[in-house]
Amino acid sequence: MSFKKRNVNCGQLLPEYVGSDVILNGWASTVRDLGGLIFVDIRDRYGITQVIFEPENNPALAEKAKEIKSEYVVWIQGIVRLRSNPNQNMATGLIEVLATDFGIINRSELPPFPVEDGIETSEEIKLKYRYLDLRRPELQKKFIIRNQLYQIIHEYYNSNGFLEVETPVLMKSTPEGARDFLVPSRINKGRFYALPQSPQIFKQILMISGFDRYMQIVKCFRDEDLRSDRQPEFTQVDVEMSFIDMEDIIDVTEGFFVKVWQDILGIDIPNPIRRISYAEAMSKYGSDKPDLRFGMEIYHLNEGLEHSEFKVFQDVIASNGLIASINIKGGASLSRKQLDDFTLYAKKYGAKGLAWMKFVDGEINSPIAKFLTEQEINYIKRNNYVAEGDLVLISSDKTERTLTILGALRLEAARRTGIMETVKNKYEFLWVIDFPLFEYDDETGRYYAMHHPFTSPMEADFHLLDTEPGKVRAKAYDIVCNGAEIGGGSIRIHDNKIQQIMFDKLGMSESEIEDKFGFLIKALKFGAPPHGGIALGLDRLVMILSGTDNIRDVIAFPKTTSGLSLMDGSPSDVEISQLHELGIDLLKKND
RNA sequence: GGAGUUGUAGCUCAGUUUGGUUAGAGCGUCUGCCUGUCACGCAGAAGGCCGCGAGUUCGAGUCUCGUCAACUCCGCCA
Repeated sequence: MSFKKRNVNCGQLLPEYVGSDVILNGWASTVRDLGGLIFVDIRDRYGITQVIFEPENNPALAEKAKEIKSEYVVWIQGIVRLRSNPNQNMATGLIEVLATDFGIINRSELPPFPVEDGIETSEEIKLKYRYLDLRRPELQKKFIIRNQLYQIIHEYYNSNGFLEVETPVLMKSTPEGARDFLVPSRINKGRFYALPQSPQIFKQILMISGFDRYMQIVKCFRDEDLRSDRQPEFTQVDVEMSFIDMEDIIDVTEGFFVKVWQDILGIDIPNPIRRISYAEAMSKYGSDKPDLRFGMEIYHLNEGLEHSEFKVFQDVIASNGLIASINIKGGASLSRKQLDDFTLYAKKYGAKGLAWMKFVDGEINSPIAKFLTEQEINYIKRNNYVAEGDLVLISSDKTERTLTILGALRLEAARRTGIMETVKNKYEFLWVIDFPLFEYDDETGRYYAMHHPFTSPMEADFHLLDTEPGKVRAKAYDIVCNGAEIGGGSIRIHDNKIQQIMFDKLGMSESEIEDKFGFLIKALKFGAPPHGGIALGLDRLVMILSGTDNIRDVIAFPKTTSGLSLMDGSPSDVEISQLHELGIDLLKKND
């Protein structure tokens, strides 16, 4: 099928083109046939241009134009002229193209759903016909932002002396942390590669090789359950630097975010970005990635309630737990049903119950008021800065759980009361620092590396390694924006002796270490510079920049919540012969 | 692994609480009319395995059980 190639796109025609003879290529967006006079909007990724067919000008052409239907691919030749009725709502709204010739390049099947901007269909259909969904300008905008971001990343890191190096996608499986995706080896039957959860080990090795400053925009893979902000394959901006300390990484990263927000959104973000410790984040916001666009801090109440007659509080105090609260300003107007919903929500995070206190007309309305003394109630009011009309939610449990519950309720309350809506155009960055090096797992009764086992402990806490490993802080840092973790990193251990101590503490045997990380341990013995780095979540960054709360909007071909790609039908069955070739056909025997 | 929400026309949804004649609307599609629209308008028509499978019942879109899928969340995500 021959067509006349465009000499302009659908977004560029402005009044200065009036009189030009132009050719447009694109999709017919809408066709408005007024009975003779026909308007056709032609769309491509650059914009929409109105084409007009006039019978008095060319009756045969106008008659033929009736064949054009929505989503047909066409070429149109015509003369640019000013519109008699301009449309101020579109960039090209001052002009129109009077058609002198056209051709239908491709007729479209009936689209299974309207692809016009602003019309949302079910996720299932959008993903099955992803190519149609991606025709929507609204979605294309997000990929234009994503592309802008790629350019800034390369420009910024390149100008700061970073080398981009590609690391392997087929690598050794290291079953610590997330589940690996495995790839069978045909040449070495019965053995498997893994897809990288991150290029962590390779970038450390590049430092040992003397690359000094490395970066890569890299796909990472984790075989874990999906969420609205989690896909099994996602993209990181991976960075590593030598002969540096934490401040250098933070500096470089802050410079990056300043530039991104300036270039893409035209917003100056504070530099330096504020920092809070992990302990403070947990204590005040019940989260290691607090959303600081609004207040609603958590208030600790043990002190004033330690002699309470209330059995629930007594038990928590006795077991060294925590009683704490948040104050939902003006929340007293919430209905009993809405309060029950909060309780239900809290239970998802392991709460056994949730106490509430409404303060209306100078009175207290609360199921637990009868168990508390006036003094205790005043204590709660004072510590929550209660004003008339407020609602205080009190949780009491093991310290960590109380904080997690209130942290979750804080966010939920912000969503339900509309606070979240009022802050949606704000950007609050922060560094969370002073992470614990280890976290204790009750189930297995041992310590695990909170970040990963190559994270350096703080020198100041070395002496606690043997006595109180739980209190050792790591040289690790996360960067958080609006309650989303958009990056994290650490200073690595470059001293093999300390690395050995770490493995000891993690209860890993000599052979286990050798088997899993032997090559890194060996490499560290050949002169490792002090080094560290960070990995930034590119998809989540695009989400924030483009104002969506779903990661599927910023990945061209995403998977469903159950890990399926509805468009191409993966994962799919394969031929027995393929399995045989790979030496894994035993798995298929029972089919 | 667990919980919740949803599944009815090509698309978005109503109808399910309280089972009952021929399952509705808007958009889209098709036909006709229409020369300044821009989500054009007007008139008409076609279009349904009520996700799938069992069950209860004289009778199921509606009730029960199972199952599949999408979404959201908990667990999980060093």
